[in-house]
Amino acid sequence: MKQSLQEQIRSDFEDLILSGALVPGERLPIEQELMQRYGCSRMTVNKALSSLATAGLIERRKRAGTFVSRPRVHSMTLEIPDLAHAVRDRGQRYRFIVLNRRIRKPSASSTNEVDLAGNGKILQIDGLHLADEIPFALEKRLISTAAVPDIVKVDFAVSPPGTWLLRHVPWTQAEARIYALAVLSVEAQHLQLEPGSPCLGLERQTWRGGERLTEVRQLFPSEQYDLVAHFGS
Amino acid sequence: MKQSLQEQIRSDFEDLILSGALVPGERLPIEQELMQRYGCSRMTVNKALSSLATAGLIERRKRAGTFVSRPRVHSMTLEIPDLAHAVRDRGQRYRFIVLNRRIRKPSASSTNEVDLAGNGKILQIDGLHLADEIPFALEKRLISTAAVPDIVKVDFAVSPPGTWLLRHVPWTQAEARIYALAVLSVEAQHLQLEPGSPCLGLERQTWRGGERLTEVRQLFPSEQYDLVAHFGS
DNA sequence: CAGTGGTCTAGACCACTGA
DNA sequence: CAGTGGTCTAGACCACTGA
Repeated sequence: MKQSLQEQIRSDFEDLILSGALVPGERLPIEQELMQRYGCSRMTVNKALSSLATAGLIERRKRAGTFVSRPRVHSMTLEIPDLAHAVRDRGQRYRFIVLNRRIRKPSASSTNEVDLAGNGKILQIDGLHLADEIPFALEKRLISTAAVPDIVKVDFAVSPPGTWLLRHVPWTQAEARIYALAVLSVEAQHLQLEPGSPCLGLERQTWRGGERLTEVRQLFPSEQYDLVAHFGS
Repeated sequence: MKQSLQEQIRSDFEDLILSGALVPGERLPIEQELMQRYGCSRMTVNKALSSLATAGLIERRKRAGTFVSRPRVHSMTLEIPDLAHAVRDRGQRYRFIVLNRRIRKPSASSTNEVDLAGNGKILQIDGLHLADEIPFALEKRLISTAAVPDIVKVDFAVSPPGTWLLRHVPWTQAEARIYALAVLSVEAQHLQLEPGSPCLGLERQTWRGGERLTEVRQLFPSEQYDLVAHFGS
């Protein structure tokens, strides 16, 4: 497990910053100084510091120098796995049931749906994700047929919409909202819960370039599914 | 707004991948080929492709070449703001009430608490976050006095524990778990809810180096607070 | 206007690994 | 074992901007 020189330089300064030996606002040595200290070329120093700047630990300003960034936001990485994989990773059998599927015009009263549809229509899929035949998540999804024309030909019994989209349609931008709610009676029935039971709600929208692709709302019965986020290591 | 050559190469391939012109698994030209195509040195090509690899759009394998990645998980950035700031950002008055505060030995039956305490003790703080005097979140926090000795002197009426820690103790690693639950009656009373009401639960642990710093469990009444995650732009 | 980082060149040797 | 990417060198010119 040999570390390259640029990784060495990077991790040296990462350690100094995270340990507090270098405090926010403090200036780092200039590249010339580090070239001498590490006995390497300027390109190597530059790559190391550039990657720290990309990671947000330092800021580089021409003529002024390189500085430790001011305390960063509490931001963590949230991994939202494909549900089919998540279920199979837990050693359970996965199945997706289509409850409702139709292609329709966007509801004119919903600016959200009009935005999503663009010049095309909307494919709406309501479905249920099952783990070992037990309801795992209830999903309502809208897909822009203008942005994803191939979607109308997909057999969702083979590949649920989320899985298919993940594999076939790259997105460049996404937003998610996570909240708790009490299920309504219709939803409760599908999920085999008492009405009013707590559920985790996850709503996501995705874009490719400026174009809306899909939006989805998923309900997970509490105790069935936890989201996990992490930072570091 | 001039674009550097490496940015040009990077964005050319980013566009090809995002538009679907290059599909997952497809091979990209080798660096020699791209040097000729762009009339530049290999280092420039290498930087462009390395940054795409870091971003996860491509994978590079020695001898085999460079390939468009197969997308795996939706990984997004989750921002967990300091609650005092989050409340004030919504234009509401913020207040923190300490419900319980004590320094104690770790419970010997809890390996988790023993791990957290290390050679020291545990400061436990239970408290309530208020927005315009309405309960916003109920918090139970454990802090290692060995890792954060200064914590015992802090007046939490001035600065709630989360805010103080964010400002004074850098962490290098964190894990969070997010779930929905039905509140128990004790908790419901503090939050002015009916027992069994749905709440969003957020549990976090933080480390500095290998050392545990704090762990916290926060309950948010549903409708009171959504977590937001995003990716891109 | 001089110090600093941004970018680039034209080479080089090496590590890895799949044909 | 040969093709590919990983890393590095010792230069260079330039853009930006703060002293």
